[in-house]
Amino acid sequence: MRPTVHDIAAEAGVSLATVDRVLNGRPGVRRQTVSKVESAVLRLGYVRDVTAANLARRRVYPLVFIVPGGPNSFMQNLTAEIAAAAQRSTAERTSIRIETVPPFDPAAIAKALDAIDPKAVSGVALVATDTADVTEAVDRLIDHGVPVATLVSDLPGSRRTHFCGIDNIAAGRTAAGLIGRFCSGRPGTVLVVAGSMKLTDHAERASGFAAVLEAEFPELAIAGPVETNDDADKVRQSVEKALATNPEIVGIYNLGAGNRGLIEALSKHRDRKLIVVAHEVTQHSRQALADGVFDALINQDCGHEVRSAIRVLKARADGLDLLNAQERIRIDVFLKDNLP
Amino acid sequence: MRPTVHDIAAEAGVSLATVDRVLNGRPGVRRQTVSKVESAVLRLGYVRDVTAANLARRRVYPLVFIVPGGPNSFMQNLTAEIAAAAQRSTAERTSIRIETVPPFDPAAIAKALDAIDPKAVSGVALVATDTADVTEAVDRLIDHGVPVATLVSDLPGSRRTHFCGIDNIAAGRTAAGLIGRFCSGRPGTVLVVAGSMKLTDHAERASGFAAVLEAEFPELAIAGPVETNDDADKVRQSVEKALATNPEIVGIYNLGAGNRGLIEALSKHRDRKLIVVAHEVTQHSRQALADGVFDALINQDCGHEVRSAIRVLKARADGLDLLNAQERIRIDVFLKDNLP
DNA sequence: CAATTCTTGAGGTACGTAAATCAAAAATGC
DNA sequence: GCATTTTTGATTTACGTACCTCAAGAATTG
Repeated sequence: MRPTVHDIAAEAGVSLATVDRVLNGRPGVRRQTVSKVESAVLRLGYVRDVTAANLARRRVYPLVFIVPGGPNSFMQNLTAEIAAAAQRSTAERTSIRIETVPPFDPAAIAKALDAIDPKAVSGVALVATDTADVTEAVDRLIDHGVPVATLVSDLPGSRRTHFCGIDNIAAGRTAAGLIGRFCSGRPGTVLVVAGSMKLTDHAERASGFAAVLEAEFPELAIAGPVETNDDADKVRQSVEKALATNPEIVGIYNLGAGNRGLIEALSKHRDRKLIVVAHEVTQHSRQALADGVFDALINQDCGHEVRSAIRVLKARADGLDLLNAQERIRIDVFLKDNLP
Repeated sequence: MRPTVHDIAAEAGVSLATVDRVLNGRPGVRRQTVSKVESAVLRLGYVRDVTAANLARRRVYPLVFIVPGGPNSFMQNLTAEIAAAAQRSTAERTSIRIETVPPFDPAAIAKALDAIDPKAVSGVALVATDTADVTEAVDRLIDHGVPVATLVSDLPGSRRTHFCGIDNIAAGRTAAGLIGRFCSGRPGTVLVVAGSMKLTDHAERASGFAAVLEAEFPELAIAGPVETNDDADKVRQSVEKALATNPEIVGIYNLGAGNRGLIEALSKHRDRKLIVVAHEVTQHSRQALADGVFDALINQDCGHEVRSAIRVLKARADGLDLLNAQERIRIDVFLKDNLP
């Protein structure tokens, strides 16, 4: 049987109340006594029963999720997953508030972060833009003791607790490997389409992509990245323009959203046999893959990301460490053949 | 606040003891009273607090994992993950026993299953061979009320509770898509190497692979599958023989283990520019991918599989339903460019 | 050395559920 | 209508921890 607080008290030769004071960092215990208890904890290998503790504490974890609104299917999907997690909130002792902010609006994110009462919340998750105001607002929350997780797109300059998302450099490298091999030696140019290089995930994908393409496929040049703010119309226009003016283009890597626009642009150029790799399985992109318009899709499971964020924030709120392997978000690679 | 048993008692106009009898299926309650309680549960939306219940019950979950021994790196890795989970057992209220059986020995698996005392165990996970004796032994356990999860390789003819593993048909299809595209139109034959077609995972990969290759890449024929019992030496011999006698071979799909043997065989044929896809990232296969000997690796995260099995078995032991999306085991596709 | 502050012990209640006991009430059989 | 069985209620203890109060003891200050 695992040891309890009672065993610790007996082992340390102190009372239950003292053990409690030490374990919960309450004041009024001498240094000596603290170390007596701590060594008893080590000797017996005591670990607090978190479920019992939470029961006694009537612990709930109020969490805030800050996500961009707008027509982006992926973000809508993400929001739906957060809402689904909120539905399960009773069983998980969480109470989740979703805050939607305008897309590509760093000031709005910073404002939403600053509006959070650190005392009323046990964790915050956000889809960040990599800008100074957001970074500072995140660090302010961290300073107030609130764990903050970045979701989907990281904030490397900040002191955020954890990043819940895929390895975007690896994603870009994967895209390059696939496009490079699918082009099978044919020389030409690959057009890179991005939402915004202010998004860390987009910037990382672009850099991973460029690194592999340069190193492994010197016959392929890169055009872009063109920035579209994840707007489907802008994606369509950019791609149409590039295809019209640059006959060298043999492939396209859309590392951002707006696949609908990409598909529309491609519909007029089916004869060019372009190799196309994009991100995220949505209604449109799935169809494009099935139709052979896209050659591969790189996907992240936002349900997993949301659940991971919740686990991470809860663990950090309790000061526990987590099982890193479990929190690694995997990259799905879909070809038309293995679409689920 | 979520309702408690006390609220149910008040709502139904019965005592706490009666509520307890109903909720835990204890006898001595009239039909009428049962339904009074049940409707109160529905009205208030009561859900049992599992953590409190487990605390009160002093519940532990004794689990048995049956895995094949032998030199197979993947299985060793799997065993290590189970052992790691066993280390965390106190926090998860599990008590895990690992039982190693000789590889490719259905009778040994069946014997291990039959040796399990259904009353002393709350769940069993096993890496199954798809044979009648194992299927029957699994069904016997199910009949005794013990949840059984298949790990890595499924047992479709049985009444097993859950399969914790990847979609192996999709894995085979992915391999075919990659090999087909990487061959870029060049006609020839793809050699398929398997461990044993008695393993459902191997059989499913082979069938998924064949389906896509036939439908999408008619220029590629299939040789095999040759069965090697996952023995590296046998893999080496089979591949060497095939390469020596069949000049048409342009690609190899090793859907089983024994990558070391495959690598040895390939080392003598680096000039043939074969497209090679294999399964599982291990020390050897990772090196082969980095060296360009392999072109892609399809991987399953056995840590995730083990953790999923534990969640599933615990949930079933408590009669809870689980979050299916969370239990989907993803397929990792690794190129040399995105090796973690 | 007295007054004060700091430290510790003892004990209780609570969280939501499980499980048990025993007595009282209700239903049933004859 | 009485004896018998079945059903129900009331109450208690427990799980492991948190958190509170009160009093007593120890250490520190002037």
